[in-house]
Amino acid sequence: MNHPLTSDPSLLLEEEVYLLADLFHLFADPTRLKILFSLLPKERSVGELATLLQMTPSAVSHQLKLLKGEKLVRYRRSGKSLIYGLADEHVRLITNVGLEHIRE
Amino acid sequence: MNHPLTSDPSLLLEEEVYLLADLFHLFADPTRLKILFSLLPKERSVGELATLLQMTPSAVSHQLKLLKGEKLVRYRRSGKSLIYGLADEHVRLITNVGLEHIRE
DNA sequence: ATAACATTTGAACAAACATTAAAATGAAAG
DNA sequence: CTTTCATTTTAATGTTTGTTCAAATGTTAT
Repeated sequence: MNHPLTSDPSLLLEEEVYLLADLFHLFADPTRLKILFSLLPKERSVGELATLLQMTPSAVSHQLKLLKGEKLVRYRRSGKSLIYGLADEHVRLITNVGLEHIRE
Repeated sequence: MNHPLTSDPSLLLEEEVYLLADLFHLFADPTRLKILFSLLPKERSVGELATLLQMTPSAVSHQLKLLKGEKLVRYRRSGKSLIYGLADEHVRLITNVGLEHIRE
């Protein structure tokens, strides 16, 4: 492939549709949204997230792995803990438009 | 419920997390993204979308129903056809940030 | 080294989901 | 009013997905 999706010059490649779907998929789950919103004000360890969101560390880790895969979060080590944080401002931008939409 | 998700003043209600997830879920599928991108430049009937995207009218209709439910698209009748279009600018805003992210 | 702690991984299962095909609406035109 | 055309709906199917549990990995401190 590699042809524009439509006949007009909106410049969207077929491949990008799948990348976009994968990206937005991360925002399409309450758990992952809670994780992302929890990281909005500050960095947190996996354990902190688990406690805060009332989930098992395993479940949090599984979701963080997905978020990491799409480069929405990054992490660094501090002692025994891994501290996760948002990778860039895109999470804030996307969720802000989303909130604007649902709040109408 | 109805309490803030976190202890800080980021003002996100538990209920909104589910509304947001439902909203972003619409952007998390290649088919729906293609429909949305097809409607970006101009309105189109169900049949036009089906032809353009190589899908059955039924499949298109199923997805339009979901998009309609979250008020991302609106429609009007023209003869025997129903012409669908984007409801507001949120689709453009959200997909633009998404594209920015995947294009890095 | 070994023990304790934090996180990750893998397998398994139930719930959610997109597509299809066929039947059913519903509006418009004759 | 009847036929035709466009769209919607219903039911069924195969796939994807979030969570759990148990085991494994990797790090720190004794």
